[in-house]
Amino acid sequence: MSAQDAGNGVLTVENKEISSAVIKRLPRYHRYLGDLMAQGVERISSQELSVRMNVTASQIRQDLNNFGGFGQQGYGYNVAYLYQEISKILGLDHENSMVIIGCGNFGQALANYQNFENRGFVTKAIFDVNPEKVGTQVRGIPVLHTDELADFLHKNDIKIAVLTIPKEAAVEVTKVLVDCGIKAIWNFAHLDLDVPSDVVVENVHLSESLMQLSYRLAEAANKKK
Amino acid sequence: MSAQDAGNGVLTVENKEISSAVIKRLPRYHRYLGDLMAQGVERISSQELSVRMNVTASQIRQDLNNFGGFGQQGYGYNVAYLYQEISKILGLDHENSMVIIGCGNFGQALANYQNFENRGFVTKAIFDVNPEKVGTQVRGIPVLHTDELADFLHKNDIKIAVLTIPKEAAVEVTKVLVDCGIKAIWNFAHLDLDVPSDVVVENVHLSESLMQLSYRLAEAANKKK
DNA sequence: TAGATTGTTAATCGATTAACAATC
DNA sequence: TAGATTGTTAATCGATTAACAATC
Repeated sequence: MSAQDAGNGVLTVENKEISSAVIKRLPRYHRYLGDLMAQGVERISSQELSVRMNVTASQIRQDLNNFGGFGQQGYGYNVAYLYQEISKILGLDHENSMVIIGCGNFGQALANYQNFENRGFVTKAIFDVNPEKVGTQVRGIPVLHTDELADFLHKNDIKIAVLTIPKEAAVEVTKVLVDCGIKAIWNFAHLDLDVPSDVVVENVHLSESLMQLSYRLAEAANKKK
Repeated sequence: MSAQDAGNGVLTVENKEISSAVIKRLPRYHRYLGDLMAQGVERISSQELSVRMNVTASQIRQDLNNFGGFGQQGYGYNVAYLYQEISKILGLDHENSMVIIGCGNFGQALANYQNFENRGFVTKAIFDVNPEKVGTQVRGIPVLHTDELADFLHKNDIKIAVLTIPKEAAVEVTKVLVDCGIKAIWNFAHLDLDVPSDVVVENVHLSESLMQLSYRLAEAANKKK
């Protein structure tokens, strides 16, 4: 099948929807390749990588070939090159400006977390309705009143909105975000957002993650009996 | 196929491994059923639920029947009963005591988050190596030195350890946890933990979640062109 | 009883793994 | 060149959806 340049420097295969199973694995490849680079490893075969990552070599080659041929027969993959290409695919080659809505425990924790910035995810402002928080700063990032959200979004080029507010407030804020043209929402609120099809939502439902752990713990205990 | 009582009051189907795809969906069923209860809905058919949850009715029935027949032909499912049964399956019918290791941004945010307690996830202590934090409290939960972790685990019946420390420290702490008999780890550190097969690990890799969002945002932008 | 809806089997679809020709 | 390893097609496996008999 022919591969073509989509205009952003990333090779994408024509007319082929990438499955979400593949997308979920990309950041993990990125992480392992970053570690390999830090270790000074220059090249790696799908076989070697499969052992480290505990997946099949076949899956690695299949996954990568969704985006183009990054390897070389008889050689394997150049670690730095592959890392760079996956970075591009993941959109880490440009800044992704963010706003955080909700300056509670998680909103503050995310704002304080330096690592996102290293990957180009830069928080420009935090929004909250609490008058005691409005006007303060978190790691130099201003906390504004949620009433100013629409105005701020119109005046600034924001790519990603992070929702760390109670679910009751999330519906209303989501409407504002969509109206202001936000196309990506990182949702920590415990509800499924209703958005137009051109808006992508990535959910982080911590309590659901914890329940899965609890299930598997209980299941393992039952097996023993 | 015959269903039998595994001794914990939860009906489980014999000799059948539940797929992780099913397990991931359980907390969402639980959430929707909780919402329905709050709305005063007494019964619901798989068809009605499928519309609300945006999945197929077939999938709902298949998923539930992994654990037993909770419905009734011609009637549907009793919301309160099904909610209760799924709660049991998820291990929410008993307390799950936790320790949080790492009193940084996320450790504190998780400790401050009241909601986990409502589901039986009770944090008994937080551990950190920072002498300025040791001896303080977060929402009444004591912060102890990580050196005391093994001793604390021996003296208290802790079910779940939450890892919110940098990855460099995570390997060593994980060894201590495993040695002390911890069987469930909720891992926020950016590495894949190496644990015995009887220890379950649930990963929350926030930066990987954010990268998936970034990918999908970039992909949607490419499509438009 | 008749209608509704489950529990469950069968069919379909998609994702993973295996195999191997192409090629560096 | 010969050996290694990719890119890619084919085979397998598992998960989802459809269909319907069982039954409340």
